[in-house]
This record gives sequence, structure tokens and C-alpha cells, in this order.
Amino acid sequence: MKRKLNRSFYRNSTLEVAKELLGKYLVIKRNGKILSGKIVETEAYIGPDDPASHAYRGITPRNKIMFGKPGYAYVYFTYGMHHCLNFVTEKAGFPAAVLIRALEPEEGIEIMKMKRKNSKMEELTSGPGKLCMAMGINRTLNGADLCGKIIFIEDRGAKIGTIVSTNRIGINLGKKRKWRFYVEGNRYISRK
DNA sequence: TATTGGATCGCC
DNA sequence: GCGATCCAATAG
Repeated sequence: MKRKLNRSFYRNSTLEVAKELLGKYLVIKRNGKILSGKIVETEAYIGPDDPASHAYRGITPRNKIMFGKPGYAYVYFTYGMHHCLNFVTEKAGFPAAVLIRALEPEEGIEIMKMKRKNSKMEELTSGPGKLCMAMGINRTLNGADLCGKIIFIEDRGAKIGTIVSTNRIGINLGKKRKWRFYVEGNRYISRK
């Protein structure tokens, strides 16, 4: 059974959403093609007082999606060559989001291999930049409605094992917060 | 207007 | 370990 998650899911506390997303499926339907993968790693960025969040210094043209309604995609470009995909959470006006850090590829694997120019399964989507490249995610999806038909999350009834929480990766400030979550033992997590 | 450094990746 | 390569954010 497949159930598309509705907006009320994203309105919950960001830490809850970050954990609940593990084991759910990210689905992208474009040009008659379906790409999907099981989410196995996430990170939370919460509120105006989280120094690692783009929202820390207030609203700007780039991060304004984070301040809007829950259940929308926040996609940004960084390091001159990578995109990162986030889901906006909590009520409008409160800036928070969940970064999708790793997927286990499900549908469209051959297309992902082409986009990644890499045929090694474990390298396809084991990182936030990698999964955006594999699924063709770029800033045209910034602000996309996750309750729409192009990009959404499905509960397919997958069972996951133990959830591990650690410090977040690739940031200098706010490291102490254990806001990274992943499925223990999954081969697609971004780091050991 | 100029400068700086980043929620990364892949090669050396 | 480090370079690639763009652009948002900040300082001047």
C-alpha cells in the first residue's frame, strides 16, 4: 500500500518529522519518468536560534521558503556545484526544515546512474549533493509543493531498524545538537 | 562594489 | 588532503 503524506505531517515538530521520514520514499515524477528512493538519512535545522541554519540571520531572498508554510521544498545551491534538498516543517513564520542527506535508490536506477556518471550503486545517492544530482533536483524545484504531483513523499509500509542520532555534518556552529538521524547499518548513509 | 566562505564531492 | 566553481551574505 502506498500513501502520500499530506501537509499535516510536515507541520509537526522538526525532530519528529526528521525521524519519521526515515523509511519513507521520496518520489519525483517528471517527463513521464519516475525516480524514487527510500530515505535513510536526514538532518534537522530548527528555528531562528540554530546557528547552523540558513535562517539564523533572518529572512533573505534565498531562505524565505523556510519561513513559509510547511510541506514545501527548499532547494539551494552551494559550493559552486551542488544542490541540497530540504523539506520545510512547522508552522508558517517559524523557520525550520529537514535536509535529506541520503536515499536507497528504488525506481529509475538506470536514469540515476546516467545523471551521476557513476555506476556504483553505493555512490548514487549517499549524500545530499549526490542524491540531487541523481534525481535531477535543482533550483527549479525550490518552493515546490510536496503535496503536489511532481515531488512528494510516500509511506510504502517499509520497516526500518534502529534510528541512530549524531551531530550534524559539514557545519562549524551548532555541532553539539544531535540532529542528524540515520538508519543503522544501511549501506547508503553518507558517512560511516 | 568587493570579498569571503559554504548543510559537498571526487580526485590526488 | 585539497581544488573545483558559484553565489548569497556581509562589509565597506
